[in-house]
Amino acid sequence: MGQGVEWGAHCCLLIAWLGEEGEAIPTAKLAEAFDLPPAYLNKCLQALSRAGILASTAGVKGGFRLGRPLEKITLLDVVVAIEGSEDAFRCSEIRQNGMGADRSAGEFLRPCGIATAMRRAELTWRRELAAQTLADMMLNVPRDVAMRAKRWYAAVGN
Amino acid sequence: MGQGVEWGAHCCLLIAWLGEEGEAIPTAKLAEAFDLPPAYLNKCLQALSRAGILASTAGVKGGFRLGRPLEKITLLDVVVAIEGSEDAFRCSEIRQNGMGADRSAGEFLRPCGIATAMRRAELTWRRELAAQTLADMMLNVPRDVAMRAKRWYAAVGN
DNA sequence: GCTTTCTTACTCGGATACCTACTGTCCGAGTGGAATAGG
DNA sequence: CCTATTCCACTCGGACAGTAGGTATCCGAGTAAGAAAGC
Repeated sequence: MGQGVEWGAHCCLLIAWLGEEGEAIPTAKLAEAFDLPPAYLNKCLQALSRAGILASTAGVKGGFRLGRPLEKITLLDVVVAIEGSEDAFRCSEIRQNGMGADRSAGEFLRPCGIATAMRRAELTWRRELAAQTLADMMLNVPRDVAMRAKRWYAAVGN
Repeated sequence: MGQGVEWGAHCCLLIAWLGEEGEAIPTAKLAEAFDLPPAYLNKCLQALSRAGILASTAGVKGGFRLGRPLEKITLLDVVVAIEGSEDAFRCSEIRQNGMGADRSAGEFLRPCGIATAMRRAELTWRRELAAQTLADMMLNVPRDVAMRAKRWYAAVGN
């Protein structure tokens, strides 16, 4: 899995802290906050924007703000927005090649047990991620960390 | 996830069908059975062999046989053997960079909520895969498919 | 006929290229604010 | 003083390279079967 997921999730939290008044946070400031490559981080935030998780504003005083409240953003949303919605395990039906090529197609109507088990495992993974919202992530963070982030943002300039 | 997992799992099942007498199945036959690139398939089977899932024999009439009974091979074993045991999501602790670089290290002793949630989701995924053995995969396959595989193997010549 | 040796074909195993996709960078289009000139 | 206009710095957005890891291939080391020769 790519780094963009971690970057995106942390940036959403930071945007929530810094943008409580509805102000937009530019990519440059987020990149500086976490010491990340600004242009590539922007690419990840674009993906979150396309998914509706973030909303982008151009021009001076522009940047990114939350597209919907933190309680309605699950970790699965972030993962899907950046990594795509396709399953990690993709069954290419090799049982239908070679030895089984001349078999009647009706025999392969239902997917093989391996693909089924893999898919079931991934569904539990997705369900677990969908049960965790970014608001839950906030709860596990000490109160003063958010305060210090706001102070840092005020000190670093507009 | 790479294709090797699917290849490895299907090959283990085929090896179990064709090698009931303890005979070893060479890579070439397995590759022919599923129409896969023989050399690369061999590389995947090597990984399974290193993990103890398969046992390799060199020379004439050599090949691969099961390293332990199917009941003791879980899907997680196959995945770990081929893909490695590292988690898909790796936390690089970006919260400690930039803005939080000059923070006292004691504050970051416990992992952040995002990494924790991701790890929990992956653990459920692993648990689900560890609960499914290759023997369970066999049960969901029609009896005559295995028989036809044995007939094919006998017909294609040793 | 049995045993030993030798040959030989066959198999795995790791070292070597290729190619997709994640990572990283750059520059242009567009926007909103602020300064400015006019009323 | 208020308003409309112009300008401009700033931001996002997509198009363009670099690189690591999965994919694919080839050739050599080793082995066990089978043939052949000797007893």
